Amino acid sequence: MSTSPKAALLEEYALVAQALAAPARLMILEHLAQGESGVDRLAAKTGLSMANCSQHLQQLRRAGLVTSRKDGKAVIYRMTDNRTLALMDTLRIVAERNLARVAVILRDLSDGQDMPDPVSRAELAARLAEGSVTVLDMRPVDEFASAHIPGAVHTPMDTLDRIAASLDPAAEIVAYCRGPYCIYAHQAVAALRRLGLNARRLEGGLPEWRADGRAVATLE
Amino acid sequence: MSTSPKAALLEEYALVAQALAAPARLMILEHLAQGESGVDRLAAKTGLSMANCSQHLQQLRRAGLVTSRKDGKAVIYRMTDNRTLALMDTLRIVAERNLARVAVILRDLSDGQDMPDPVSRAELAARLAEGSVTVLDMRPVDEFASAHIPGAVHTPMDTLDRIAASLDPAAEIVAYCRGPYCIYAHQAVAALRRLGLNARRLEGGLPEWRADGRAVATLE
DNA sequence: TCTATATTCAATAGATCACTTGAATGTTTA
DNA sequence: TAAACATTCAAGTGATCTATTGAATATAGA
Repeated sequence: MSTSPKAALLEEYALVAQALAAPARLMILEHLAQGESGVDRLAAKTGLSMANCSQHLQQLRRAGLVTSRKDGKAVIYRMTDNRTLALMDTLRIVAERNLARVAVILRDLSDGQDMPDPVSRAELAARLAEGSVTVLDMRPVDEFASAHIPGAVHTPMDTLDRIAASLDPAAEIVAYCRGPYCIYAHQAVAALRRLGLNARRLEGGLPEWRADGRAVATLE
Repeated sequence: MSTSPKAALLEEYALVAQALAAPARLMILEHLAQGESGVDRLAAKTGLSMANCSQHLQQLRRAGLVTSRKDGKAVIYRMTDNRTLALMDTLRIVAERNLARVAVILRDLSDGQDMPDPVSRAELAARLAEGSVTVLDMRPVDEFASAHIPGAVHTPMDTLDRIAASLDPAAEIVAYCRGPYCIYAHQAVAALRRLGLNARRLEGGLPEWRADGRAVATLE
């Protein structure tokens, strides 16, 4: 006599939630959303030790959120599908709307300035088509190289001031980064607006852009 | 020097996921989706002890998924909003698509029979309007009494055989229960189809029906 | 075959979690 | 004011989780 089917189902659902219930694993998922990756690269990106990162990845795999394949001596992990992206996004939305602490952190990120609503991906696509917008990609160079929004200017945080100086004050600027869990775009927009520039944040990041089926460019 | 804003945000998101990461709390949320409720009723419905249930509820409140108010000597808890419903539904969908064990449990529930796709709520509403469908509500009597789909026949599991005998074999039958986490409708449809009746399951349950803004009836 | 590399396993310590028990709090009713 | 009630708090136990360490496995290339 095993457990009831109801209890068994709830345990499985809880297992999936459990997989999302550690900051380290959310971080890993954010990076996997950029594209598949081996363990050591993920460990380096997230700052976790190899063994720890490997164990988190196995927990994510047990919950069905990622899958893996072997490639030579490397094991390449990838997100199972972008339903996981939807799950993470709903998680974020619930946290933002229901937890005062989250609202405070987000407000602090913009240094008390009023921030305009983010630009939808559809709107950005339309503006790009008519060439009426400057797009800034705030991610590290390797992520920019592997995929970015066509025409985007690579602007890692440490180059922001320099690039900001070269921007036309009248231009409309849209900044994006890894996605809704990434704060680079928030910080960039806050900094640019403090300089008097007309900057807004893209809704979502590159993974969401790609999930919409929109074109991306790569370097080389 | 506190933690970085990024880490702080991830911790908050993880806190929300954490709240969903225990079967007991998912069970509580399923009941709260039916409507607000005091601690002792929830404890009775879920089979948890009062103290344990109270502690789970406080954890859900810390994660922003439920809110509470005092009513006399009772504390009434309710879901904060139906974004939580969306979160739970995405959780279930990811589990169903990615975890083989979940698929097995669901298949066992239907006893190996091929089950038809569930009926969408819009389709049921249309059929109801033209009177061409029999709707069965599989939930306990108190939940049926507090809200049900207008015209639904109250059919708790222990009365299913008796009521099935009275149904026209040519009739189209739709069964529903608490929602996607509840298995009564699955079991009922499997039993009815084994008897040769033309039964299907409603997509979602009463909370989803109500979240769509559709009318519900109450007893007395 | 030997060696270097990428990843996983196994064992462990400390932290956190779920649940129980019994006492404490606050509210209504007698 | 006292008694009854609904809920929460506090403390304790066993189980589970996270991260660390060092060893084990598997593969590629010399």
